[in-house]
Amino acid sequence: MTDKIPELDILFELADLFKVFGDSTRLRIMYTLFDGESSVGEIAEALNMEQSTISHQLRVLRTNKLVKIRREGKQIYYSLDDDHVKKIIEMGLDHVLE
Amino acid sequence: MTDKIPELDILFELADLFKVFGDSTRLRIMYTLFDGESSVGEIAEALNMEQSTISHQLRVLRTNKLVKIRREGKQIYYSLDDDHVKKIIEMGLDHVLE
DNA sequence: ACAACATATGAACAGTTATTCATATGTTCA
DNA sequence: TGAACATATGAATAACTGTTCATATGTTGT
Repeated sequence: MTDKIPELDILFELADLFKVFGDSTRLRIMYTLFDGESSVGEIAEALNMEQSTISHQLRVLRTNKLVKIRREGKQIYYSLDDDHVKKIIEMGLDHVLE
Repeated sequence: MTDKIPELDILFELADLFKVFGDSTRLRIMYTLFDGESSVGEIAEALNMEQSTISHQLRVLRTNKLVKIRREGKQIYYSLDDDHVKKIIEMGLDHVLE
C-alpha cells in the first residue's frame, strides 16, 4: 500500500546477506580468496580447519552468490563471484579500524 | 609471527560487526533512523513491535557504536552514530538489488 | 571395474540469539 | 511524595546455526 512496504522484503534479504558475512570462518574463506582462486583442500589447509567445515561454508557462500566455482579434474576451485564482496568487507574494515 | 596473524583478530571483530547487521529487526531500526532521530516508542510503533524488543536491539546497536542517544525528558532519542552505517547498508543494498 | 583422491552431504550436538513477559529504573509534573 | 509515563533489564523459551563425524558422490588413472 504505502511505498515503504516493498522495502521490507528487501531489508529481510539484506539481513540474510549480512548474516553470511557475520561468521569468521566464512570471512576468512572470502579473505583467502582475495588473492585469487583456491581449491577446497587448499582453503582447509590454509585455515587449518576440517575439509567438511569448509565445504559446508562454501556452500553457504555459493548459495548467496558470493563465490563461484571452476572444476579442474578432481579439484574444485572457488573464487569470489562479485566485486561487491571485496567492497563490503573493506567497508566493514573501515569501520572496525576507525 | 607472519604478518597475517594480526589480521585474524580483526576478521573476528569484523564478523561481529556484520552479525549486528544480520538481523532484520536491527536493520529496520537503522533504516528508520536514516530519516533522523527517533525515540524508542516511535520506533516500536513504526515497526509495530514490542517496546522491549526494540529496547533490547537498540542496546546491541549502541554497544557496537552504531547508534547514539540523546535524552530529552522522559524520552530517549536514538540516531545513527556513524556515516559508515549508512554506507555499509547501501553497499549491501547494491548487491541485493543487482 | 577398481583404487585413490577430492569434495559434498546428512544427522546430531552444542552453543548462540531474538523475542516475550514481568518487573525495575528513571523522569516529569502536581 | 506519588502517579503516570518512557525506557531498560533479567529470565525463560524457542528457533537457528556452525562444527564434527560418518558416509556418499564424483573424478582420474590403471
